[in-house]
Amino acid sequence: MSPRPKTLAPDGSNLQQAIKETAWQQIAEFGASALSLRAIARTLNITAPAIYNYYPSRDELVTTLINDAYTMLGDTQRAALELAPQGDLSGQFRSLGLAYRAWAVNYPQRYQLIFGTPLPGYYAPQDETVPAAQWALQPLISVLATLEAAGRLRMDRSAPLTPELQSMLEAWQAFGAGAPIEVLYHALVVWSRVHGLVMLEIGGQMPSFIQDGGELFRRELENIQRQYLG
Amino acid sequence: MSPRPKTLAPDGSNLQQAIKETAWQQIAEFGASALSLRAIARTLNITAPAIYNYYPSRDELVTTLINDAYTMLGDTQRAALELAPQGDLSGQFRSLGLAYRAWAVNYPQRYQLIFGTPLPGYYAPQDETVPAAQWALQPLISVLATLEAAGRLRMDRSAPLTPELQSMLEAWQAFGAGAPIEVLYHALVVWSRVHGLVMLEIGGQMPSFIQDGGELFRRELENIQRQYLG
DNA sequence: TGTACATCAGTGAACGCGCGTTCACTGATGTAC
DNA sequence: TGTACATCAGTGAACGCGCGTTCACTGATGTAC
Repeated sequence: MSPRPKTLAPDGSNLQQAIKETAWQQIAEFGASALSLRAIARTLNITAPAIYNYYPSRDELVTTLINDAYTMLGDTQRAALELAPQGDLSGQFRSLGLAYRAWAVNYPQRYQLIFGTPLPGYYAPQDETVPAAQWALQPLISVLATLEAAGRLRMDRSAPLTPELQSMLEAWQAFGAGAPIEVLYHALVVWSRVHGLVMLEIGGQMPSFIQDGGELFRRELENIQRQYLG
Repeated sequence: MSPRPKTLAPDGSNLQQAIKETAWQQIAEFGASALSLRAIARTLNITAPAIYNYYPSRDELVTTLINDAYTMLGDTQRAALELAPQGDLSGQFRSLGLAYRAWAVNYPQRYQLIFGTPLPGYYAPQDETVPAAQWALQPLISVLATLEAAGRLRMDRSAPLTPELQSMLEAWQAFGAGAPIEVLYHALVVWSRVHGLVMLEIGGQMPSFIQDGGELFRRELENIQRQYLG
């Protein structure tokens, strides 16, 4: 009908990038499950089949997005580490926690894409997402390992590891995580505490009176430090 | 084409109940986002419009399911409380935690329906789901309140509540929760720790080497008790 | 005991929708001579 | 400098699909007389 517009992509040249940006935009606005190739095409003023020049299918696009999200989260964690003073391990730990929540709160839909209910009809290829997830968790493991090496990781307040737990952690350790199993254990536990708070906050599942999830989070982060850091 | 079957509903009489059961069945099998009136009708050997005799729309059915899930979780919590010896507060606390995880692991899709990413295109009516959520959390608050009254809730290990947190908790308290704000705070924190572990486990987001989430959970539950229960 | 009638749960056809994906095509661009 | 040609990103029509919802209907059931 109307003549073809001169520049289709926002940046005028890189449609592949533009598709991804538009996808994120739609995820941010309507949630990951509303993601659709046709909607992306509509926004970009192209036709849906054009997307197939850049992504072989919807699922491939989703996989790319998931990997990117993990990578962004991991990058944010690394950046947070470098932001804290070099030798200040407590500060680094705290910085990691704050950055983790900040990313989740700023990009709740991306966080949900990674950690929320899997997308209907989409099955993540394990071999791609597992290393990406590891990438996001690695900075925490690293800081805890340094703390442990400095004798500042307190394990005396916790119940002893059962043999079953030990062997599971050893398998993880052997496969590439490297750090002592007590460190891996604490990484898992700290992560799950942070994850629990973040999930309830961005999911809107806290009692409605808790208007500022950050307040709650910062206090708990403080308590986590008190508990595990000597 | 073929003649109409004699009995349509499994139980032969209560189609309303059968619709709900089939809905749960489909949620269990394909996840909540795959829920569809037409699929339910197909399974029940009825036509889709027949469902409208019992539920005015898909969203109303979903709301019913969500409320039921909260109720079931709450009922399970209450049952767990009564299962533990009368005066054994630690035992009651532990029983609550174990029952919470057990329900989530047995009905992961129901747990996701309540606490996971909201269904695409569905908006929960706040006035219905909020009391239901409260119902599920109440037993924990109740046990913690009893512990506090007995002087067995340890708060000395935590950082002091900030004024902002205090006023948020007081609002919650005033609105109906009733218990002391320290109790409310601990309920929130304990819940979020349990939620974090459960979410990672049923979401399959733990490192794959942690094959038995129960082991991890039971140890952390033990640690939670050590930390907060005097 | 038998007939006329009201009720109403469930039917079947149809609506408009959006989706992912395929396919033959077109038309602008850049290269080779 | 000008012409013939290959390339290939993007088009537009079409596919089959499943969805929620509407509507006039049917036909079994139970009641009133």
